Amino acid sequence: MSTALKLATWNVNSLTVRLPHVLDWLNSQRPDVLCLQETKQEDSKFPYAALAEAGFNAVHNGQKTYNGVAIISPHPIAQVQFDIPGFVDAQKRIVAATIGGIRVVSAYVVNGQSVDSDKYQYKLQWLAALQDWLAAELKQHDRLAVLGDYNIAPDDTDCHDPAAWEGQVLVSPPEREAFQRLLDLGFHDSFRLFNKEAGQFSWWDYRMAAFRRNMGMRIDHILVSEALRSHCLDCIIDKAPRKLERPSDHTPVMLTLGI
DNA sequence: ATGGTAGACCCTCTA
Repeated sequence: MSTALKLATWNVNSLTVRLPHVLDWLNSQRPDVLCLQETKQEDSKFPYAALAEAGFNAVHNGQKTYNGVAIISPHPIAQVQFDIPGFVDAQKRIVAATIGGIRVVSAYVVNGQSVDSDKYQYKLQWLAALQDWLAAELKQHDRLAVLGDYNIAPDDTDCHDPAAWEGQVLVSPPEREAFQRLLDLGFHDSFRLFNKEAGQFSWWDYRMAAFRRNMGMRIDHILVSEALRSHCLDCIIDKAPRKLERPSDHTPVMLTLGI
């Protein structure tokens, strides 16, 4: 007897604007977990009622204008954690919870802007704090999934033009090394368990008709702990929401587990 | 030609 569990992540670039897309997607896909990033709203503006009407519980770690993360589920949401413990951070980028025996993290990694900016240094420091915290989480939670916008394309196959992007933010060696250190904790990049092809992207810039030309990056990831690896049945990028009117620049990534 | 779009929101910042 096994149950399929669907865990997804989506950077919505303003939940205020994207709520109709999110509700449509929840109703059509019926995921067990949806992690959101860039809600860009304070908790008082979060659409708890609209989600409840659709049959979903939610926890939100929000702020005005920037950042903001949420976890949405039809199941009970327990052991909620906001932010990285012990890491002083004014920006709301982490919410974690336990759902159906799985520890779930919704993460919005710092973008970094450019490799010569202060924001890039903050990104590397933030990733180091994330690594330390996830190492501790792994000790407490065998079944751990970390879903979110990592703002890192782990490999050249995850970038539409590696030569043009060489050394730049999202693909620079220090960022990729930080991502590898997360994997070295014992995580697996679930999408790559199933699909090794180049050109599979989760984000396309709004500019230069990038989506139509598939000029994108695979920067949204679902990392799973070793205990979940053998339960992974499928991981897909759902490009449909990116084709809608007024889309987010990111599209959902969804993992199916057989538990 | 160093561009372009989108969101929040007051004008410029972030992505």
